[in-house]
Amino acid sequence: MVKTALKLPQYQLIKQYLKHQIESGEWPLGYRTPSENKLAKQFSVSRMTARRALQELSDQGLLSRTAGSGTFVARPESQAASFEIIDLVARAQQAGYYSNRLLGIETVVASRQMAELMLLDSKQPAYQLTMLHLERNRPLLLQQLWVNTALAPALPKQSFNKITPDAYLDWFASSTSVDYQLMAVMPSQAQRHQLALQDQPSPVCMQLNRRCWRQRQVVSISASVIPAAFYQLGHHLL
Amino acid sequence: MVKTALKLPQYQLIKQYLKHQIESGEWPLGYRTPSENKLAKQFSVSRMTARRALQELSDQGLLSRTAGSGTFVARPESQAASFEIIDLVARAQQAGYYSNRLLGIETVVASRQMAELMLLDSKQPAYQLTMLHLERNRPLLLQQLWVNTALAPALPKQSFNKITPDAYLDWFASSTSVDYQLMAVMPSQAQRHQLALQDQPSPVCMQLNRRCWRQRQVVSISASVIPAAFYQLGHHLL
DNA sequence: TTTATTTAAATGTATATACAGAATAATTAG
DNA sequence: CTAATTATTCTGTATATACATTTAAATAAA
Repeated sequence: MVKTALKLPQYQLIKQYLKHQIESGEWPLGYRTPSENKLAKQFSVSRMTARRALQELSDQGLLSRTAGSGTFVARPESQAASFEIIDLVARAQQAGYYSNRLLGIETVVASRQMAELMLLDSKQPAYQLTMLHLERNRPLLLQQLWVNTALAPALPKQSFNKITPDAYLDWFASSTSVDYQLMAVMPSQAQRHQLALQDQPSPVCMQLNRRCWRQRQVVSISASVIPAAFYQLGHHLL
Repeated sequence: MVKTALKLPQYQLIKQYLKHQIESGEWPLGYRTPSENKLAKQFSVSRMTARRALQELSDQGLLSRTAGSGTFVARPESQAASFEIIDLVARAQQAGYYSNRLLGIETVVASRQMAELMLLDSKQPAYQLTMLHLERNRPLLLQQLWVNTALAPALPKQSFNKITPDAYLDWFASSTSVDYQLMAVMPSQAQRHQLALQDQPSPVCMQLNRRCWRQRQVVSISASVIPAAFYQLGHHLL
């Protein structure tokens, strides 16, 4: 049986054309593209269809549009100039070689700095969890987690053999927005020990901080220390 | 004179409404939003206008749509789960405290690995530049740059007092796409010396690799080593 | 020549309509 | 009761049209 040719929408065809002109260098940076009306005539479609192609490439950052003036080829930086955050735990779980060890769980009075970050009143308690995540029984990352007691009071009663604290919180008090911060750090002696990095030539780590919000409240704050070898952002290269 | 109230487009109003329902938690994750037709009636607009609001929030990652089924509130991760790459040099230049020192420039035969990355034939030469970028006369980052001789033959004749090699290349052979890679590294003894990190408690660095393409050719490869203190991705926090 | 004014072109917003395709709900036949 | 069919709902694509707003170019007035 012959494979039926999938019918591509017309605005996709126009997008392909525009994209090719840009990526081939035919239209250099700052080049003024045909207007909506001209594109419409050129491809025998309505103006709104041609507009959609231009608009989507503009949203994507390849083009830049200004009313009255026209549409222009934009700087290419904006395309690839961002990194997606990788969830190593989720990836390990998907691969099926995931396990974890709960190294500690206690109710602590938040420090002044931590209380500020979690928008807690001073002297208010928080659950503090220390968790080691493993892949193929080798340490993957060391996570320190502070949880708002008011939003997940039953957390200490939970067992985290199969489900992670993060997954539990996501189910119990799913966040409406998330802050991230990423930096390079040198792990402490204790962290190096827990991550089995003593014999490694370079114990350098990435630290990924995360703050989960639910409406105007902070659900949790997480600080994960990850050996540099396991965490590189971006594609292929070196 | 009284400030005239700026007229907000109707699709923006609907977007605000939808956004509020999501961010306030009124509509939890997975909640099915009103359909295009229902929203249109609710706000007394055409279906296409209501559609635009839903579509843009979907593109933004707040909503998820499937034909035949409906529109649903999506996981919030996708919103903030990416980092914009920061250009420290551009930032320093803008602040007006930028300077640099060209530590070395030579024509070398690319190593096997480098030739592969730059898509060069073996034994083909490349310009290799080593450059220290400074802010307020203090080392900001150490950059190693390899440039395709075929695409910028006059590069060695250029002086880089005011203009950086990157800016020169951008002007001379502006790239059509860019690859990035980011990781944590421990700088070598020599790099530590050049970056004045000997007396720092933690000499940990970020390394940002970049490959610039022009059509199907590689213009340049850059490897920048940046002291961790100067390079944190994300917002506020810790 | 310089400065206003007008005009044209381009994008932005909005509507009404039509039909296709996908997913689900309701109905019907076995 | 189960399975197949039908109908409905909802999103996706596409057109034609209208008018608003912004920008730039052409024209007219000083």
